[in-house]
Amino acid sequence: MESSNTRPRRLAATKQALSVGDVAQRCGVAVSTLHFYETKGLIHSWRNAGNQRRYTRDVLRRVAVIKIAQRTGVPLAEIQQALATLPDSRTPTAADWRRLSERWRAALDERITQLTLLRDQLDGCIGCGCLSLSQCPLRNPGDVLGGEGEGAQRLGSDHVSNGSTAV
Amino acid sequence: MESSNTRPRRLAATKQALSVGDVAQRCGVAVSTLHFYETKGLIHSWRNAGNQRRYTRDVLRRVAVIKIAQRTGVPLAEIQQALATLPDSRTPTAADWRRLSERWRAALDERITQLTLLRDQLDGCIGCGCLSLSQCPLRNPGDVLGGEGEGAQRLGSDHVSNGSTAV
DNA sequence: GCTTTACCTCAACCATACTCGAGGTCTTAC
DNA sequence: GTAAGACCTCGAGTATGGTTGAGGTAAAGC
Repeated sequence: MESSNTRPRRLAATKQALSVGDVAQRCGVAVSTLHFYETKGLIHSWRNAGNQRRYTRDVLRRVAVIKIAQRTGVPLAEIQQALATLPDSRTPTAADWRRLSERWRAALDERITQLTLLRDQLDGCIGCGCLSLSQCPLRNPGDVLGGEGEGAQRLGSDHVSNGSTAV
Repeated sequence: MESSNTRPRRLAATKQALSVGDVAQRCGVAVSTLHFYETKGLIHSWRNAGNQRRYTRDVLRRVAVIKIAQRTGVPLAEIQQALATLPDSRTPTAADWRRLSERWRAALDERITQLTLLRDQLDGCIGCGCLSLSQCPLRNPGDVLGGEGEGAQRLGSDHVSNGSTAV
């Protein structure tokens, strides 16, 4: 743990600028996580005279969005891509954020659809015995394989992304 | 790639026993993956006189089940736990497999529920501005936090498991 | 002014889930 | 019998998403 104090913090210096500790506390993430996000280009900061990171309040929403996107299963690299489309010059508007959410919403829909399909197939198939043969939809998702030799092939190799991976 | 030949294989030796290559081809996984699963206790083999792995046909269903469980987001360690409850002494029955699927079905339901909830909240919240305040359900899932200082805390730290992780 | 707390960098480490390569052995086909 | 191909072990490497610790500096509180 890098700093686990719980008393309310005063804002660093200028009232407007947030220190890394401020951001960590308000967002509920570790300081090391913010450093990490910065190395990945997910958030940005400038330095004060003493080389300490300072953030605008925008970063709070950014981190919130990062965490939400992660919950939907989006990997950090993709979140970074999306965040990179936000304007540097001005504070992002509600419309900017909505654009991101629509993008992830579609991916989330897809994941939900896939999982639901899997659930239905699981109910029908896993205990029934068809798993042992090539026509089972669970073992042969998408019905891609013809008759290659005997037996089933090609179990889903859809890598669930995870770390926060998982389908 | 450890062996990418595509011609149909004859069964190794005794007709009943499968070699690691047989299993890899029939399951659509790499030989190295089977070695890896064995180190994790997910599958088992015995050795022939020349120290090569031999498998019963049960392993085909085991691997199929492993792959399906992974698609539902279950980490290997948990799959191993579940598979360990299967009887060693006899070939697992349909009822044995059904028991496993019921267990994972519940987890899958939960994941679908969570993602659906997230989707609904995403629609309502991300673009609206409430993300910046503490009452947003997306930022404060479960409504756990009272009024701790100012600002929001505790973004979801539900680590989506995965490798094939991800919620 | 002095002490405590926060912050800095950089390298190493953790977990998950595998893959790859080296160096050597076994089996199978001809 | 011999050569090709399959198999063996073990260690290292890949990718994701961080966490931990060492060694040192800055800022804040009294």
